[in-house]
Amino acid sequence: MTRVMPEPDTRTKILEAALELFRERGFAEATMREIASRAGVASGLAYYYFDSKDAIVLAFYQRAQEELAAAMELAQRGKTLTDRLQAMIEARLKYFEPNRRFLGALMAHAANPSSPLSPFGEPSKEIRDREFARIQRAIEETGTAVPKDLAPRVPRILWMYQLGLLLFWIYDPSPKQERTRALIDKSLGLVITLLRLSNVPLLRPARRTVMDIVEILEG
Amino acid sequence: MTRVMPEPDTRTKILEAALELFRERGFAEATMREIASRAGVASGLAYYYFDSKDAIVLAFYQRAQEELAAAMELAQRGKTLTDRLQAMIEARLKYFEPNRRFLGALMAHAANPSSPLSPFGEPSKEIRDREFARIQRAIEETGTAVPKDLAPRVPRILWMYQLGLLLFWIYDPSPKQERTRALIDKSLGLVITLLRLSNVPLLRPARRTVMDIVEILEG
DNA sequence: GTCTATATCGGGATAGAC
DNA sequence: GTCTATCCCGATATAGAC
Repeated sequence: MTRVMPEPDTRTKILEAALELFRERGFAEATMREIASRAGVASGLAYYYFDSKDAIVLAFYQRAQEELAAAMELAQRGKTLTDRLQAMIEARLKYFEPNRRFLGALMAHAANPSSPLSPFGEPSKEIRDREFARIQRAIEETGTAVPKDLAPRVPRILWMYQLGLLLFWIYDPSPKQERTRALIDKSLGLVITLLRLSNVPLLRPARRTVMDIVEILEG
Repeated sequence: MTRVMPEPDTRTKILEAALELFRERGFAEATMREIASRAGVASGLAYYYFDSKDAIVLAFYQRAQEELAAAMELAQRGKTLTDRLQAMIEARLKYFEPNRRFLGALMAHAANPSSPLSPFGEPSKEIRDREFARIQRAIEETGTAVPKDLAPRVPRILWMYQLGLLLFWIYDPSPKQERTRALIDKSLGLVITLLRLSNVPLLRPARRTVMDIVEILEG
């Protein structure tokens, strides 16, 4: 029953050492020299595998997507759209939990869309598209009724919503991030309600406007 | 008619030199040595007046508030709440226009609530409170009807809305930031519409939820 | 208190030898 | 792919002129 761990390659060793140090002392405080040293390699070598310190975080972010894929698949078993969205959000928070604190440092760069760390930028486009597709699938499989004209925008809207929650969670100072939990509870219901209400005649003009706005946001 | 410019003090000279360089080559690329050199002082002196490169940006941010106060006062002449909000937003964008590009670098740190540059943090509380008050005054003076229970939250909601627009503008890649203009046009109407609609019986539950959410966001 | 000059350090990033 | 040496820059510290 003893599983033989395969020797991790150098790149992975460096990545892991970096994450350890980020957790222990924060992103800014961890130095590349330390990272290399803990990985047992020369400091220059870290730059052979990663273009920059930021790039290490990007690699972590990308690996996270792969490792999260399974949990996301599980989330697709929910009956309602609400169930699925909630499961997706919870899965993400649970996965990032050990690194929550240093994710804050990450967000500093993420605000800039031209940064490789930005969720809106070109480098993360693939990841983003997969997330859109996942949400789209959840909408279809749960048979959620969405106004036809609004339909193409909805995945992006919900994706932005999820991103907002993640951002709030990262900086949530409350114990065990309970405020984030409350926020999810309250807001998820509201979002779904609004989605359903968007067919009501009274809200038609507002809905059109929302569509225009999302279109502008998309560029 | 020749106006004699008073010789700017050293601190101002350094601040101005820094802003020039930030504009020309970006925040990260401008070095403290260069800043000091352009200001015609020894590099050490820059650190005598500013604790760090970041601190220069903070000083700029604070000066901006003072210089913007007059324009904000002018915005209070609008008849409707929409007029006033629009004027406030436009005034801010116009003022920051020359420095728009390097404001991006600023936002990088602003994302972190514990940073002195964060609009949510303690150091900027005074500025923030003045902005709340300004919005509150605009609501009252224009006689805008707001549901009683929602009323205390509205200034903060509108403040967040303005902040979102500013953020979008900073990173707006469209020529002359025309997308931001379109976004303002569309969204401002929507926000005001929703505010008015919030009295409609159908939307009562949604309104309660929104209130709960804003309460959570406020902490 | 204001300013220059200079030395030093720590850390991200790069070049080039092997 | 790996290492060593080096560069650049932000930041700190200090000594001293005015």
